[in-house]
Amino acid sequence: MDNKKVCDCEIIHKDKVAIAKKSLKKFKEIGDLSNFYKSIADETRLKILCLLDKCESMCVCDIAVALNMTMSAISHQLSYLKNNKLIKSNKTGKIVFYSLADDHIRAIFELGLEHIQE
Amino acid sequence: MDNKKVCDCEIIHKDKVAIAKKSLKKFKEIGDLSNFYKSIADETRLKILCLLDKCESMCVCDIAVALNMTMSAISHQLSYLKNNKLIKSNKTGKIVFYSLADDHIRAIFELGLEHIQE
DNA sequence: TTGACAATTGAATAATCATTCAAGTATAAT
DNA sequence: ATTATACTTGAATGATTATTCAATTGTCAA
Repeated sequence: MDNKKVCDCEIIHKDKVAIAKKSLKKFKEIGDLSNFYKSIADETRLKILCLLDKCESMCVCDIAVALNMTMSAISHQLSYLKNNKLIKSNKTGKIVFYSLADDHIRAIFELGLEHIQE
Repeated sequence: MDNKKVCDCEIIHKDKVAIAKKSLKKFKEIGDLSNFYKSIADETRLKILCLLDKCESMCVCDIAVALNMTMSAISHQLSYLKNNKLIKSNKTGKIVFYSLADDHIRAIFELGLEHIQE
């Protein structure tokens, strides 16, 4: 007996299911991809990326003021973004400056905007 | 007294904050954009989109079999994707066929893949 | 109309996650 | 050394959400 009942259907389109399963195997990266999208699927994080896009580099305090949020909340999100390699940091004295990791993100950002605007 | 303490800093880069706030105003759509990313930030939903990309159209049952999940779980995600206009449906008899809403999603999908592969 | 089946729906559960709060570093100035 | 500040960190809280379960709808066949 099977451990989980997925489907009673008699009408299964086997050809399609075969193609489907095959194409899924090709995408081992699909977990990584959804993780990447998760990292830009939050309003605060998206705003931070948007700010860094315009301002080149900003300290934690600047971002907190601009978004009217606590430094702690911002710092948590910044470390999230940094772990996911979307931004990089540069410490000078007491101040830590953050900036976008590369231009790729910028391109994705703008394609997304195009999509929702149409 | 203020309702929430955002920052103690004396060193605020006012020029940058000004630019930052200005650029945020331009992006009223930032909430919509993060919602859009949310819809593709889930592994199951991303797999479904990937399947529909390859197979053109599939019924709920086919998708459930291909992903080894229950029809109910798939159906919930399909209605989510449909509400967010990422897919469309077409009922013929008892069977409901789903397919991608447009090519835009395909482009975003592939740009995302490029990003994580490098 | 009765039964079977593809699919949907709503409530419940469990997991995930953003923010807060209260500490704690690290660096610079006195 | 002591103090102040820019930032970080971990645990707790509250909100969101993916999946399950049970019941229901819509359609076809007998």
